[in-house]
Amino acid sequence: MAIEQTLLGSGPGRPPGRPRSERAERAIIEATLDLLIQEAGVAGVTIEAVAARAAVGKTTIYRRWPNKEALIIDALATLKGPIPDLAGESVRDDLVALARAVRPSQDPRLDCVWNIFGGATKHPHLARQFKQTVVLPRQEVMRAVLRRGIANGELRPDLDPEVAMAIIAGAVTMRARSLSPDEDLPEDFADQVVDTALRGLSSGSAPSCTGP
Amino acid sequence: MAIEQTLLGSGPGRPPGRPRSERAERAIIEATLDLLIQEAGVAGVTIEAVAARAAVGKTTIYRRWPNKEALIIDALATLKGPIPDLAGESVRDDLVALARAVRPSQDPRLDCVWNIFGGATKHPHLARQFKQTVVLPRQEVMRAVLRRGIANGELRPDLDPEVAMAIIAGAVTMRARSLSPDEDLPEDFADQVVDTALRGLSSGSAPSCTGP
DNA sequence: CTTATACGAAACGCAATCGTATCGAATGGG
DNA sequence: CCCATTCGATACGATTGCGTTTCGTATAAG
Repeated sequence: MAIEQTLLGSGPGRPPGRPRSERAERAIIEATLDLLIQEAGVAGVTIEAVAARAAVGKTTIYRRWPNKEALIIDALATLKGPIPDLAGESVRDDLVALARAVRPSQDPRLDCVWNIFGGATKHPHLARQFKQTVVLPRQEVMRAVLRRGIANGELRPDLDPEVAMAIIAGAVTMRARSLSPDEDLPEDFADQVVDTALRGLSSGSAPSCTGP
Repeated sequence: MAIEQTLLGSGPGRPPGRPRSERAERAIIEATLDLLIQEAGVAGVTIEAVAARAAVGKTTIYRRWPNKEALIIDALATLKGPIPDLAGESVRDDLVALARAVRPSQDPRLDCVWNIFGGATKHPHLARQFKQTVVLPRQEVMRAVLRRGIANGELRPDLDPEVAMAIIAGAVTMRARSLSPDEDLPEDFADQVVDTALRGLSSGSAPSCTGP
């Protein structure tokens, strides 16, 4: 093995013997998330596949986690960040940033939403953990943005933030999976969704702009 | 076995021997869909579980379908209908009807979206079949409604139907799974989504008109 | 009654996966 | 050097699922 051992704690409480490889740990988590997406859900994540992909012995996995579910729970916990810094200039820009964060083509690891939510009835622990670490924090941020917009008059006073969140997050998440595997989401899809949602689908007949 | 044999074709082209049980066929399809939802995806659908739930021998399944994937494809095909009759009175009412159809708490069989879409990379056949029989027809209807609205002035002339569809379908689908298993989608959620999307999130003031 | 097929139940061989155990080598502190 | 622990590799028994086959029974046509 290479000489990339990490020292972790050289402090006093350090246990004797060879320290655990931190590289192995990262590789295992990474491999778990990859498999969770590429294979079809929790059932597709086999310990042996994780070990193979992480170039690690099964022993190394079972020394750290008692079973597959615990491993997946820890792997999901690493998806918590990062939530983008919000400029706070306009509600519109913040919403676009959040919509991009919900599904940036950059971080395909979030695609495991489908498999985690799909297996919610079979694996309630995982679904709860995923909601707690991944979904709720993002919802919290978006809710705050919406509230701010309502407070300062940028958004309708009678707007239901829950409905608005479902619209924005749902549109991006759904559209990304309705495509063929080869096509890709247009770069500015998040912008389009937010702008369309803000303006509304209906023609401005009643209040304002009836078009340029 | 009971005396619920179905005759199918007593006509001339009828092959000799005992005819196949139509009841068994229905039960198998039904059991397959149930498992596809309750268990976590395609991997959770085992032939033996299907046989047990349908009260049928494995032989009876393999006589009809060559393997598991073919069975699931046929099972998904039965999800194609019914698409609700559209009153055609107003675009708004039609959209509400469609939003309800995308996820009526009535037909939880559509919940397998999550498992099929999630397994899209692993089972492209199933994803394609599901899109073909279930997703596309509904999209087609909704697209027609949106086009009509654009044509007759009820909707913005510059509205992108694809974005609008993602907003409505995505909001309903997503929100339904973001809930705890015990809570249920409010009866009028589809109405809220459509009304919010039509009016737009932003307050009716000017800024939206400065866009591109 | 004969023939042909479908039925459910059970057992088969095969492969995959689980979680555990054992091995020799590697890597740390004392 | 010595000891404790981890490393990757490999083998293990147990379980599960696949797809096939066999068996005795049931249900049709002629």
